[in-house]
Amino acid sequence: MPELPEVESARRGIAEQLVGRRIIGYELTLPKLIVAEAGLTLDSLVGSTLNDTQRFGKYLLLTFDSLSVVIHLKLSGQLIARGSGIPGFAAGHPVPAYDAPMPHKSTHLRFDFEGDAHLFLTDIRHFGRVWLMPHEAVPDYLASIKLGPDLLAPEFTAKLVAERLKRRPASKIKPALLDQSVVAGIGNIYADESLWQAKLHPERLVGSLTASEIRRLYTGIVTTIELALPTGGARILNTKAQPDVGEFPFVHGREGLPCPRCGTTIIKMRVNNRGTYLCPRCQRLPKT
DNA sequence: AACTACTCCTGGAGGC
DNA sequence: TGCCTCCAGGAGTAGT
Repeated sequence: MPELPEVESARRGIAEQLVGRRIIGYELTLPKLIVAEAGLTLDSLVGSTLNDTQRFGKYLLLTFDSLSVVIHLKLSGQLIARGSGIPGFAAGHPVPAYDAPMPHKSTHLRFDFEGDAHLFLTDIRHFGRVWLMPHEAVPDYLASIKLGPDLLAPEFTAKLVAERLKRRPASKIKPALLDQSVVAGIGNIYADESLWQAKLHPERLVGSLTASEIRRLYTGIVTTIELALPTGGARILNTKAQPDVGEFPFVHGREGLPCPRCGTTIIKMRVNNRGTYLCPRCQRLPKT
């Protein structure tokens, strides 16, 4: 679930509260979380100061004196900072709750920073990864993951979206949006939200989209990300809760509830094996 | 080459 | 209550 807004929220929290601090200790309880070439371990970070944070799509890069650390939260990763020396923050997957006691049983890594500040990485499904690498290895690593343009980059324009989508003309639009080499940062929730904003059916073929539909899609993506950023991202909806109509996210997780735009009942279907929510009236598939 | 299906993993929800 | 099944979802990889 952590998509660009959640990762960006984590990055901002780290930038504001942890950059400039030195790591004085750590605890790792899930060894496979760490991916590193032989000889590189978290021990190399102890005594090292965090100097910078960057984000590339859903990847987070933390630059320390000694090493570069790349974090991907995948499906269920969460970053929470606590301690008497900082206000604290929470970002990423909402389980466990952001105010749950830390460490949680699924907390796999804790960094201790000087001045009583702690960063907890919790991941109930164990899919997240933390890569350790020397600074000089970062450019090659970033090149190897082949990310398309970032949604928050200044060059992210309707024209660029049209160009990038041309890479997958025979694909359905939703899987194309989820392809990080087309554009970087969209996941399952915001793909549904962007398509709802643009009034496009997720199974429309990319090659069938008109120029004006692609402009609508671009606007839908930008609108969705701008809605998500201030709150630090979407909340996975509890199916028992009956969220208010008009509350973000508008369609994802809202099967059986009215479309906030037209009142038609939101349906759920599977598109390329991903749970997909849409308004069957706003997002009609043209007759073929 | 381009697209799709499967895999990693666990907790929570729902059925009986 | 408790066991069982299903589902969530990013991205690498295997298959068509």
